[in-house]
Amino acid sequence: MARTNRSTAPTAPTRPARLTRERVVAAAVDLADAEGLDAVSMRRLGQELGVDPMSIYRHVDGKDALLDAMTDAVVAQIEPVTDAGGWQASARATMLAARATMLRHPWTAAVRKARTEPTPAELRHLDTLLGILRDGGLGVDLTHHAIHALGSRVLGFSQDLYDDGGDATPEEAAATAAVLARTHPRLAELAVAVTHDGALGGCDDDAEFVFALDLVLDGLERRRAAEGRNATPS
Amino acid sequence: MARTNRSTAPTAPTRPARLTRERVVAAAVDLADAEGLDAVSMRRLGQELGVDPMSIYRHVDGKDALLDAMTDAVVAQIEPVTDAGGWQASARATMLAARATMLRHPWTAAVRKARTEPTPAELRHLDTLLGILRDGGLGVDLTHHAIHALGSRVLGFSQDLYDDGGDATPEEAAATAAVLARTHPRLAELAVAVTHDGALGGCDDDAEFVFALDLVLDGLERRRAAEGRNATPS
DNA sequence: CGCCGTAGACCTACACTGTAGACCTACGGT
DNA sequence: ACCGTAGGTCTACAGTGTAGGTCTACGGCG
Repeated sequence: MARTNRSTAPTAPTRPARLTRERVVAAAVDLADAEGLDAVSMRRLGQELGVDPMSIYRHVDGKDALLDAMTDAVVAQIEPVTDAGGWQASARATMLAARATMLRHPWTAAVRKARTEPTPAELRHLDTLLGILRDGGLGVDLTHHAIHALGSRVLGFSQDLYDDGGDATPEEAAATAAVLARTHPRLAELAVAVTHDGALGGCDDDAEFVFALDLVLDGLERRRAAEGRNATPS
Repeated sequence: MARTNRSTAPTAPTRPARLTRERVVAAAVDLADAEGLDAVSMRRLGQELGVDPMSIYRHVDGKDALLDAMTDAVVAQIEPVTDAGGWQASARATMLAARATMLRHPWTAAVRKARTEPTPAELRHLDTLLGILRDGGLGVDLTHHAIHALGSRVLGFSQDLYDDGGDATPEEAAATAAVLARTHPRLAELAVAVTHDGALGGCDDDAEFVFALDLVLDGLERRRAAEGRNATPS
């Protein structure tokens, strides 16, 4: 940004590259992408940057701040959609865009659990989504409810109970189902139905995400229509 | 259980109380309740039990297993409701019961984020809920969708984006809202409406939970009715 | 009655974490 | 030409989970 003098430029050749906040955050994101969040320790990150671990603290104050900066960088990549035709379509597209971004950086979910304060990029994202809902005719209160009902789906997370991947072969699934059948008949029934790749096509996480999303959006639209009739413009 | 001889019983008076898996787990739960999950370290837990930290490993294999056992103990406390009249009412009551239990042990949310495998008590809880849905007339596929759509609400968690407590006085909230107004108008609008304790009565977490819950349940009921018409008995 | 196997409690030590504080160097502005 | 300071380095500390070895005392068996 404020590069004063370019003629001398002795820093560039001698030092590999001056440490920057962006370089630190980018390296941390890359590391988390490549080897998971647990691999991101200060020592390891310093090693990755070819720098003493403590140097990082000159650009980021503490590990928690680093994690915040990491998620912020990821959330900033989301490109919201505001002109999809209808508020439901726009909201849907925006949240699917968020999901696509988050799926490229799965560790963000784990980071977000720990933090409670929103980052700037999250605020920006949330604000545009709120705009979509309000412009779609939802009242302030209903919009507020909507955010709660959508929950972490706003940022593309599918808050599943468990990631029901696992069981590779249908045979294995059948075996576990047989065990379950005695004590947990309903679970067994469902396990069989899911792995039998029936109408659902296995257990498609994307499909489940849009199902739940549309379910909530439809419900909100119905509430909106009802709200219009009661005519309560606060 | 298999107490062989009661006449001698030298263990009871000499040693304060023999270490048991239940005693370990109970102490860990109490500690987490009292001082938060971070306070639960092996050394601290040992201190709490008046025992060497390493002794714990004789009854629980590893910290992760301990955390699992802790959540399992909590989930086991949930008392599901299956006879509330109508599947929606039963499902609602069951999930509210789960929420009530979890609110008494807030740390369970943080523990569950890390783990991916369900514990026995969770399986039992999930199975009874599945029973409610299936007995209510939902098909297997729709039931599966339902679990995904309900997500962690099944266990009483309200997967909120942020816990929007904070801002004590309305004045403070107004101040922050004024700052937000320039860059994030929609957010500011909502912040004002929420803290102004309008029709919502502040931001009642319980109210938001049941709103979202009913929204999903209503949507599922509509899908169920539509499913009945199409008549696809798998 | 005496022995031994073993279960359970204890202790030490290791590899790891985040980070406070001192040091040291080299650049930029006056 | 000088000094202030920003930025990189090093050491050290208080934690963490836990592997491995040691000690003690009980219950079963000859």
